[in-house]
Amino acid sequence: MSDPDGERTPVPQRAVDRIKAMIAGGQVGPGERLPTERDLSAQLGVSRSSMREAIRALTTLGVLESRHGAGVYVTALRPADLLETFSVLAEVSQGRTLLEVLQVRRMLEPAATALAAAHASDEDLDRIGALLNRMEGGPDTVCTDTATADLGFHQTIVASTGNATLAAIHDGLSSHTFNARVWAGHREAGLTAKLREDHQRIHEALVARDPDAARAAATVHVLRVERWLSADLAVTGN
Amino acid sequence: MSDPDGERTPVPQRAVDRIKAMIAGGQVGPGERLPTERDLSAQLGVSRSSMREAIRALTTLGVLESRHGAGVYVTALRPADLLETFSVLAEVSQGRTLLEVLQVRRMLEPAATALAAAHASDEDLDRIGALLNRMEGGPDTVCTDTATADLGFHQTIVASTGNATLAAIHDGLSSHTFNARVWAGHREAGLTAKLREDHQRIHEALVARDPDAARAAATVHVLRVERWLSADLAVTGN
DNA sequence: AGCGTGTAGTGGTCCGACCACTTTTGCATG
DNA sequence: CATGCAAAAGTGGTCGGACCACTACACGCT
Repeated sequence: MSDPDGERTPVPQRAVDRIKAMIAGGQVGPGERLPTERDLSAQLGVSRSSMREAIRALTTLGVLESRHGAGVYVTALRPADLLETFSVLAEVSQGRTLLEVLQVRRMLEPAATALAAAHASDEDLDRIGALLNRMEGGPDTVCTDTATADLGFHQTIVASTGNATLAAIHDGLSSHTFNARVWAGHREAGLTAKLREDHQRIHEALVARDPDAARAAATVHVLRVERWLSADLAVTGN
Repeated sequence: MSDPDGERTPVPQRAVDRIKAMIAGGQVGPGERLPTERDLSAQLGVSRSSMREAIRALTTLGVLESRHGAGVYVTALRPADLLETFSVLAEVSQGRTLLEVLQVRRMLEPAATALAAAHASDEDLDRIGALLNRMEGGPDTVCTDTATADLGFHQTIVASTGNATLAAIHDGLSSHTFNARVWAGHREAGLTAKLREDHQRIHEALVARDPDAARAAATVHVLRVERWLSADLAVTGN
């Protein structure tokens, strides 16, 4: 299967594989520095241009990090590093895909909120409460600010589950632009009050450390957003 | 008002933004062809090398696709295109992160399997059944083959929910290398028979179009894998 | 000993040439 | 006139070298 020659595969791709192998093989660990671009290109027998393309690819994947004048480093390889590219989905998605994203969140968010009810620290709960207050800050609050607080509210909850991978995926699924659009729509539809109730109910369940109540509250919340978006797409013609 | 140019941002990054803007602005739609690398570089006032790095970045993100001798094209921008990079996570993850991945799958897989029980077509069920048989193909079956069939089994189930975004995320969470490792471990632990029961139970629930049974069966399955991995990590010292 | 400054080394950018592949053109053939 | 194949034009792929911008470290000055 491994095709020793493999001359048919593009040069930068081979370089990418070699670097990946270096990391997987433990020759370079997270946070460590790689040989210089010039050394690497000579070592793998490719031009520096191709090597740079390979490095660029691994950089966009969140595996490597280039520091001008210093060198190329392996990232910490934390889930958040590798899933940063994820947000592109929520950014460019439209219509049907947006509904699919929300459907996935409906699977994740209740379970995550329930987990948070069991795992969240007191500091987490404080921060969540603070964000809740910020969302309710009078009717003159700028829409953008409300959306930001909403985003932070849910992200903090998911982060307090202690599962970094889950948090990274969830963050990718709820981009800023996505949430802003939903909030703008909700304001029109006059559902702001309902969402406020949802958030308060979620917060109460977390403070009470009641996983079941938290799961139920989160389910109600996501379902409400999903139903509105579904109706909205039907009108605007997805 | 400070720095209208923004000359401080790296050149390829600026090129990436410009191309993104071209897509977002509708100047080039999904599947359409971009100007040649030479034209683009002249048009944006950057060198062809930098333009190539920008294209390479967008290619790894799944937004663009280069065809040797033909040109550079915008992908269909489907979720599967944009989430292909996702699999890197499951590839390089180790220890703790592996458990986190499994925990996320425990949230997604039951809900997805339940959805599949309601939405799967007869053809889907046939394919799932075929893969189930392939997994049970006698004791002389190569381990790699069993792992592949297992992977296909779950992927086909998730794909039959009709939610392409969900399918793409799930695929990223269950890479081939990851599953192969788990299967190798299971063979040692002699849990193969148990897994077979799990799979059969899931299949039966799908054929019966029973969402609740499907959800329960999937939960049991993922939980079993998760428990084994947890114990294994404790031994090998994560 | 402390602190700038200079210098070597690194990634960043550009250029121009050539190679490999694909598509189109156009000529020769039936 | 239709057909098929070969030549040519166009495109991405790769290479090598040159120079710029930045960082880090060591040297020398105070």
